[in-house]
Amino acid sequence: MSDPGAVSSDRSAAWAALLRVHAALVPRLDRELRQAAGMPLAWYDVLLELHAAPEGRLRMSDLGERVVLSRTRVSRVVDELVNAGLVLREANPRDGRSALATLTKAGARRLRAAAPVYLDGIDRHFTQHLTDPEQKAIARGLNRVLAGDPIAPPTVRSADSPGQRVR
Amino acid sequence: MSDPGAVSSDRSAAWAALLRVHAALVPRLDRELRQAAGMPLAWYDVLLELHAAPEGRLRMSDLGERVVLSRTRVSRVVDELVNAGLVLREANPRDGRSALATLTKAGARRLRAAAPVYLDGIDRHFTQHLTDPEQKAIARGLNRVLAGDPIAPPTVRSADSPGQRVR
DNA sequence: CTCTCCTGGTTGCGTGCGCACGCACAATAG
DNA sequence: CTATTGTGCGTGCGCACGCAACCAGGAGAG
Repeated sequence: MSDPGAVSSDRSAAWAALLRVHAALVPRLDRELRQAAGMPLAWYDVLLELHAAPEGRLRMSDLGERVVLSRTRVSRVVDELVNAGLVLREANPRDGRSALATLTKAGARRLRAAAPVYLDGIDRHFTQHLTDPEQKAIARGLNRVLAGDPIAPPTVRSADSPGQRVR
Repeated sequence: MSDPGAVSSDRSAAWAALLRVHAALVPRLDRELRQAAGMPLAWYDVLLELHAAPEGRLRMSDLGERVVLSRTRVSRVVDELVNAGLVLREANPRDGRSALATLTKAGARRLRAAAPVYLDGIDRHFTQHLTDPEQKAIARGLNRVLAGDPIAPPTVRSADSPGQRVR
């Protein structure tokens, strides 16, 4: 058990690579986006989710769930966006507690201007270096990780072993 | 060009999944590591690289390059580790400018205690949800992204490939 | 030896971020 | 109606992080 190799197995090779790619690319993409589109990545993310929502409108909590930011952070980012005229903060007529964030025309325009910058960046720095099957594998696999599902069961074998089936 | 779909292409599906997985797992693994091993992820990362280095010794800059942290941050993390007795900060006899961080016995012990916690966490939250080929694809693909190489070069044609050589 | 340029490291400072808390409103019970 | 519990948001605070400025030591030219 004093095997030195125990601390650095390549079981974690994929995870290590993910960490490094994230660390390398996120700051770069953020910079490019700020410079070329004048908005930080957090703004883009929020605008994008609002754009995808029906009527460009979403409750704060729902926004927080979809976006990569914490709900707390969302509150502040929406502040900034309201201040920049890209989003409207409205009261929810159905529920006095909740607040609705709505994409403005200007917000949609800014998003549309920023999108090619971001997508191009992703292409140049990320997608371009991957083969098509790799992209599929990454997207499928990571989405399964997100869902917390075990490896694709060929037949639906439901939860009969709730314990950790490690290894 | 004003196609609304342009803002949300699935060209970026793999990238989006990567972002979400990172956002979901890093805090979780960090928490688990803090709770079970009493150290933040940054510590683990530094200890791991030192352990992998010859004699458990590394210059600050070299450490900064291997680790996911900036050199600035490394300096401070090493401070903390020295303070905790897990690392020694020594002068380099060959070069008065550089400082060497060296893993202590206690540091190696702490690392060995923490390793199973971290590796298990990666298994449970990440690897377990991926098939073997997916893991390989992710590791290989992402490492190619890191290297900034274009897709699988059949022949070793290095620097003067006609593709868009960004930067 | 001295002057100048380069390289390695640390530190002051601003920023981004999430947690813990508190307020306001909704929902339900009595 | 009032009382109690739950839910949705916003804010005070502290932490982690990186940039830019700074300081110290080496390398080479003269």
